[in-house]
Amino acid sequence: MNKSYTPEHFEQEIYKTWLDKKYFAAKPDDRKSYSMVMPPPNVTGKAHLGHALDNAIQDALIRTKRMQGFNALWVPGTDHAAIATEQVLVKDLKRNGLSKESVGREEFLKRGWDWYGKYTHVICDQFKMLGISCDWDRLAFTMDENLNRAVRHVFCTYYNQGLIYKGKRVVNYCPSCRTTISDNENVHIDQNTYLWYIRYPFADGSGEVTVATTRPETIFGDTAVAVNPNDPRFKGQVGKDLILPLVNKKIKLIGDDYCEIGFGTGAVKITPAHDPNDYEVGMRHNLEVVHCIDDEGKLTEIAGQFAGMDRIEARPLIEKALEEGGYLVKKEKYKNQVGTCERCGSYTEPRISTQWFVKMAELAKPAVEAVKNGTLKFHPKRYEKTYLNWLENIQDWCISRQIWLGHRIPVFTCKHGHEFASEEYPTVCPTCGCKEFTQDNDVLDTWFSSALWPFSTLGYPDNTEDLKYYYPTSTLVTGYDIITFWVSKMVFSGLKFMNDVPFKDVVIHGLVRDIHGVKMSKHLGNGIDPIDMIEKYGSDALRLSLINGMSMGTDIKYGEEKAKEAKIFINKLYNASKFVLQNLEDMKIQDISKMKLAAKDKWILSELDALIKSVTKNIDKYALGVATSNLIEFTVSKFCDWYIELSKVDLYGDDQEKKTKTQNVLYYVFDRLLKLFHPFIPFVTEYIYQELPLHEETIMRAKFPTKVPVKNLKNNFNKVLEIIKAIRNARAEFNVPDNKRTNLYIMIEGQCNDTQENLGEIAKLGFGLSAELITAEPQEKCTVVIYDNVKVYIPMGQLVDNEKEKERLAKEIAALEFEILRSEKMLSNQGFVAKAPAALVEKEKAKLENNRVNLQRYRAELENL
RNA sequence: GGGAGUUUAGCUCAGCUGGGAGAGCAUCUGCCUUACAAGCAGAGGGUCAUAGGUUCGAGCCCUAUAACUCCCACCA
Repeated sequence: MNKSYTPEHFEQEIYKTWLDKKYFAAKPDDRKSYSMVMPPPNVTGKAHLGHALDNAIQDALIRTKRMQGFNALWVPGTDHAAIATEQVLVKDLKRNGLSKESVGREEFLKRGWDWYGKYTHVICDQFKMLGISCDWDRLAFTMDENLNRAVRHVFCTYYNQGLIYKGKRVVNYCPSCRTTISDNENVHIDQNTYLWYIRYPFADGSGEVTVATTRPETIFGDTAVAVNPNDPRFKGQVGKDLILPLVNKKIKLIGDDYCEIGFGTGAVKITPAHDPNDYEVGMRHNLEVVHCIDDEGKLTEIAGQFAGMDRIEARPLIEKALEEGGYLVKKEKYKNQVGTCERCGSYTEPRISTQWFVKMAELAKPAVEAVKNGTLKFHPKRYEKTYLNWLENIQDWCISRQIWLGHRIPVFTCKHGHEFASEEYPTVCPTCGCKEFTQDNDVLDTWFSSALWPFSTLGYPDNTEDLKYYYPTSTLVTGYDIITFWVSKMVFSGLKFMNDVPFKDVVIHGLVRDIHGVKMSKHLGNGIDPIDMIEKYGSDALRLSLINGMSMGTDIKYGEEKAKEAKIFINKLYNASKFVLQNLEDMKIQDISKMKLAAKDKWILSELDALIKSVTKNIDKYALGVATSNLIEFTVSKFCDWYIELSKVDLYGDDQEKKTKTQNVLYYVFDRLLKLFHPFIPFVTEYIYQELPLHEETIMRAKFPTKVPVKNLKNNFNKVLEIIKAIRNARAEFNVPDNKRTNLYIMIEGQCNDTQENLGEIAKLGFGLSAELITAEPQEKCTVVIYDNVKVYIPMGQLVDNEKEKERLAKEIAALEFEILRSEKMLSNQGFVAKAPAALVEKEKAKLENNRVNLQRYRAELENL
């Protein structure tokens, strides 16, 4: 083994072995199954810390379950991320003076596939560096032929059941991406803008109406002005014609409840083509729909002199024109929110267009029910609210996108105008039998295919063995940011097509932010590349740093420092392994349950037993951050600080029997510790495991520890540790340097077996040259520590002077007196004695009694001086 | 506008069914002790955001307030 921890020397090699040996592969058998599907990253993307966290969690779960004997399957895969990829491809074409249209749909798709082929291994290779144990042979892609079949099958089912319809709707449109985007992708941001007050004169010259607007550039699309029909200010005026400024055409003043009487001027300009509310109003009043903004966000012909200008850029010029025409009453500062495109950040435009929709009302119901009746559980539970709130207020799902990459909508129209959906390219029209068709030009929202992920990756629409065995999957791990996008869609899809929830537990983790809590982004340059972290600190360190201390569902503030700290800890574990291995070389393996164990052995074994319990429990409830904290705490504060040091007494002594016993306990504890740690830091645990005197082919397939098979582990060894700590404390108070060792004289009132049997240990850990039992006070000048019935005299020559010792004893006495007072106060509280649990009251009484005795001991000691 | 979360040591965060406030980093002191100086031993450091309430007892439960964060939402 290398002298110090150098993960770069073994991590990738171990991963290769795991892959070669097919340890990650799973297929149905007669064991219980535990399955997960990986949230698919964008196929052309790069791994970021969020992926690292997501995968570290999933890997910890799947590795635990595998070791616990489940048939554990974890399906990896990637998503085609159509819009993002299409943008990149278009940009690429543009650089070469080409466009989508100029190369044609077929050629463009071919380029898409080339692109996917070129990049798909990048993200997978990066995920492999994380050490994750998913079944790579099953690597899925949302555009795989089988997944395409699933998509078409699902689409046609919806279509034939009347759950998919084509409709006119106001949708969000990104003029820069040139496509419709979903409500979820439309990000509202605060904006400092103005409210423009514009005067619309009556056509008959009988005055005017003033409207307030945040979008003066849409004036060209106005086809009415609305007021509330009950607004007294406009009594008798509804129905009259107004002159539309700049355009100089007549529009009507209409009455509609949409206008609130108290708000603004009471009058609203109505632009049905460019505002969802106005569209509704327009429908009610049969208004003309006039488009004044085109696909690229430019003003149309109707804008006259402004035609061809970007709508945002034209705004100040329009303001000027209004002012010059005498139409502008005033403008005042105003704060509102506008929609922006999640991908490119440009302002989105509401737009009337023909789109495909999935009717959600019926589909959502069982998905709501599944959570309400507990079939599907969120961890932490509070995210159920996000999920339910969304599903209970659901709108129909707009599934069409005006791009080329992705799943083309399988709807065909024959030359006689018959429309139908078909899973395969049709040969004859089912209605008229003709053989000429056109296919719908739009493609499906990417979430349409990922909604099917938990069953499409297992072979759907075929009824495969995998589906029967692994569906529903056990756990889904993902971030809270895609609960509505993705989780909810998988649930209603699973319920609809598989008749069962797609997973039983949804584990929601937070987002990884930078150390100041700011979202990591390319733009801000505050991102941390997980691959950099792996190269500098190792994959195990990265994973541990993400999971340790994490509380599920809460954001993580991450700095490089965390990876460094994790590496330092792993180095500690590594060094502990060196110690263990060095001392096991001549070990005779024995069964610890048949040995006569020393007090210290029982102590560490009972600590281990408690650790196994808490780690198992916390993994089961997805509190992985607590599990790792427990593991680290045990390793450092129990195993290394105490047991290793204690073991040296026997390992370096000449009692062969004691030595063998210690070796076996050391081995046993360390072996179980490695196994408990393996799900979190798989590489280093495998590496060390292979060096242990007894080991299986891989730690991955070793049995996850359950219970320490030794009876009567509870003992009082803690008292010895407390005595040692008291000795160390006393020495520190007299500023005795650690390298100055002294004899230790121990006087016991009555009996204390643990102390008597561990004199060597007390000496070794208490900086003693020796520890010996005495019955009379020593002649040398000593400081004395008292722990219950055990007194330890520490001779320190001139370092001890009477005054200082008195001072120290007085301090101890004061502390005890304070404690006694506290207990007395508590016990004299009738409410406490009457209502608190009896055990607690008893404990307090015992404590009081004990402290009183100790107080007497200290007082006597002080008298003595 | 609706909803959720957070607020605990200088920093990053734990804190189980209410029963004497914890860790890591940082700081201070001493030590290169044969696994580890990426270390060991010891120490200091907190009005658990604020104000009320419930309780024998509150970091934890309830109510209000404040600050920050996030999600959802069509108010010109």
